Amino acid sequence: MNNTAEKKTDNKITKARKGNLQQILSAAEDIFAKNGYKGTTVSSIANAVGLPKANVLYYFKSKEKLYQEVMNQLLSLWMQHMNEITADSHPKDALPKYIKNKIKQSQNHPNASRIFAAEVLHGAHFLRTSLQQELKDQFQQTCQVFQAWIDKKWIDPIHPEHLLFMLWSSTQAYADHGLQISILMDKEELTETDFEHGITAVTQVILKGCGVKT
Amino acid sequence: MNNTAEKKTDNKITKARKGNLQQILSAAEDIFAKNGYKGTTVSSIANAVGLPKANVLYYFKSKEKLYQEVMNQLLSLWMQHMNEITADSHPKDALPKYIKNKIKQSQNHPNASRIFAAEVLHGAHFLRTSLQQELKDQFQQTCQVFQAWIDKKWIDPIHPEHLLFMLWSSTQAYADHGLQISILMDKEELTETDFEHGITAVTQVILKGCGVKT
DNA sequence: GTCTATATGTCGATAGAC
DNA sequence: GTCTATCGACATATAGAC
Repeated sequence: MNNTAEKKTDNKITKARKGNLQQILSAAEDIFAKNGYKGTTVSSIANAVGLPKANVLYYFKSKEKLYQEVMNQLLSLWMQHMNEITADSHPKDALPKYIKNKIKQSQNHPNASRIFAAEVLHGAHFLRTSLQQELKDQFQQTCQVFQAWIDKKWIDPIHPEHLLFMLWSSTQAYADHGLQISILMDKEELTETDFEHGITAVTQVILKGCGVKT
Repeated sequence: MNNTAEKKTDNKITKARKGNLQQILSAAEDIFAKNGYKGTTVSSIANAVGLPKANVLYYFKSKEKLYQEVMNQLLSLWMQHMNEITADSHPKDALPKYIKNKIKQSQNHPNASRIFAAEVLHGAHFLRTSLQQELKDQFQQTCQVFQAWIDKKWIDPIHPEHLLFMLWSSTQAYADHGLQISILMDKEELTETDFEHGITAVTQVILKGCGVKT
């Protein structure tokens, strides 16, 4: 968000800058998601927005900085649905809502999930700090909610951590394994209906599997 | 003495070759799994087995060929548990067994799962053919078994494809997201007990969630 | 078969004209 | 701020001595 010397709220230059900045970030997001960090070249990003690569490296000092910036933009998006599972919510409402939102996000914004999945696969080099802070807080908080539900006998006793892993993996699969799924189902792309069926199936199994009284 | 062609069952040279071949493949598996295809250098593999990189490229003509070979070795391992779900098996036996085997595989052989996860994330460039053939056959066969179970009222009506995706993602997560999980659970590595708890939780939710009579 | 040295190409990053 | 030209590092792959 900041650069060499950006202090005043001047907006003649800022407008052009912001336009380019956002275009670059958007293209970078797509290409990083598709090819991974090492598999992405700065010039391919530059080509995608019709600029010479020196220009891209002028805005963001390095490839690594650009990558970090992309991840920062995506992190909040990636985590936003978890805090809908609150202590006072009831599993029969909160769980279906979470599953639906998370799968819809896999449908509409697969880049976030894919970039983080690749990060995690390869050691979370650039993401470790965030994982250890924001995400861990959210994680522990959500586990406590699950434990509270168990204590109130709203759901069966299930190891809260593993229940949450199950929720994550089975909803994120629609982004991370989307290509695999579409190949196996013999179609170019998953349709709206496929995602709806996914939501139905996951919700059905999780709700009944947790013993939620409906 | 001999040349590139290898026809006879001579085993003075063959033994050395096989030893090196297997060592290289094994090291390549680890490094590809950790760093991805683009993130892996031939010389890092060569270093891991104490050979000059020219030697590695002598055995396998190119980095890409070596990668393909590694994937071929892992493919059967990756798929081997799916054909335990057969038409005459009962879900109350077959599902727990599958879940247990798949999570144990994530524990003992995470490389296979990780390499394929990265492949799939980045477009399955090298894996497309296999996905479209062997894996798709297995996939469709297993879906038919699920449908048969539904028809016999052994499990609730659930879209078979999505049930299978759920099984895959929630068991593979223990390899693909293993690092993330261990960070969130505040430990260097997942313990035997963690995997046991994972097996318990997933089995419990899936069995009850599918309405399997026990 | 094995290893050293090198050819060839690509990428990230910078220098410097405009 | 923007672009062209180029540098330097490193990666794959090969040539050729042993």
